[in-house]
Amino acid sequence: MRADRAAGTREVIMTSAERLFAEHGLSAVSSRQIGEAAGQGNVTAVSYHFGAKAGLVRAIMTKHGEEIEQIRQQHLADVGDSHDIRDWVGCLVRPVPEHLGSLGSPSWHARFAVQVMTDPMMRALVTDEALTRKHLRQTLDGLGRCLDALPARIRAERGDMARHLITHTCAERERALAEGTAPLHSSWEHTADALTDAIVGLLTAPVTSSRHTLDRTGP
Amino acid sequence: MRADRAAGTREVIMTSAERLFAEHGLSAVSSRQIGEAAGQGNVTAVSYHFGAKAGLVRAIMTKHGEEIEQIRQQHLADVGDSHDIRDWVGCLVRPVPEHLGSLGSPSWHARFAVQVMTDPMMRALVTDEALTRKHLRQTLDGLGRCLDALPARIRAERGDMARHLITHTCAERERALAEGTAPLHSSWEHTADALTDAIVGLLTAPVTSSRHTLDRTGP
DNA sequence: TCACGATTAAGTCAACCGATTGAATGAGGA
DNA sequence: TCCTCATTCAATCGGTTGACTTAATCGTGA
Repeated sequence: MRADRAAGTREVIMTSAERLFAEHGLSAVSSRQIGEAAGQGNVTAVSYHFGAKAGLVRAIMTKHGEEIEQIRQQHLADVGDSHDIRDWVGCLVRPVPEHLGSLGSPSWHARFAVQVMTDPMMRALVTDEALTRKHLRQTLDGLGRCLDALPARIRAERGDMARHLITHTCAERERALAEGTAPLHSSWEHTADALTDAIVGLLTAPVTSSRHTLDRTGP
Repeated sequence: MRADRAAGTREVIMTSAERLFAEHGLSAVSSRQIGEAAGQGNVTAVSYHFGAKAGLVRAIMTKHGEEIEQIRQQHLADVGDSHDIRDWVGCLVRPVPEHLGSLGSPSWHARFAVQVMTDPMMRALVTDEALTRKHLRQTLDGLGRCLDALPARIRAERGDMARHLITHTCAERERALAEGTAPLHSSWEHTADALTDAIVGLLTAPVTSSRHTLDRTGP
């Protein structure tokens, strides 16, 4: 039962921290504030359970990352060996808003994730870990197979763009939901659809060879 | 000459601050550090010239915003009353990487702008100001005219997506340039082309009416 | 039963923060 | 010339932070 108590405390700390981080940014929130918000009169709670702020951030991201991976596994099974890029984009996109929807309202994770991805220090920790996720890699492989006509460099660029789009669009939707300024019909399902449409359009857009490049190599 | 001295000091402070903010995030950098990095042995420099950190951030954003607006004015004149969406997207996109290119290397503004846009506090200050820019509004109007077939809500959503895409893609390109990990052919002109292609694709993507929505309103 | 060890609480410490104050500097106008 | 005042510098204040140390709490296994 000692383990239960510790696990409960870890859980409370992670929840409080996620909210505070989402509201104020990573470096604007001290370990003390987190411990206090988590009901731990102690100032060393975060340090004791997570080592430091970085460990806490990593733990939160890992927890959600695993849940998202689980949802993605379902979508992967549904997609099978489809050659329709829309299926694969859905496999990439939908697990995120679906997970956020499962958190109830208000949720904080999307905004928290943006803070993490934007922090010059934490950024590396998370992007590394994301690429170790098996189902995500399978999804990216399947996506790449639908885009083999695209030059590798363009494909990589647009992949990054899609990643940014998912992260920040979900965060803004979450913020709108929390502030009550979201349109009535706004829902996570709609967000998933809108993102899928947009990213399919983005990835399949024709590549125009630039006037600038031609000018520069010209006579 | 007193004005010159003050203007010079303001300039040095803004440059140092932009770099520090881009490297470490807004709330991770204290006014003291900025003053010190700007060669002002004094801890009061930022407070004296800009009131507080928010004033400093606003001053930096305004300075670059005006320069970007000036470039956009040129593009607006070139575009005229075109009905090609690609022209209007270029008018929206190109001023940003062109301005960043004019700053030389390494530049810090794109990464700084990301930090500002993701700070829960500063965010509002900047987005408000951006919408007061005349040429930006004209660009958005022209863009809207090319997309009148699109439902207003979808148009707004995709506009936000385009904004995120520009901001974060430029920041990542800037980071790659600074770290020397950028592909050889990488240049700001290429970034402008890649962004324009992607955003045109994103904005003109077909809207699929979702299965989810239909299910929910069904029998 | 009882000592052990994991967990939580409480207190301390130097370092740093933003803000304020007052003095030193030096260019510009009377 | 000499006063004025924008600018810079130096010192100080209360408050906060992260790291550290010590003590209290309380399941758990011997």
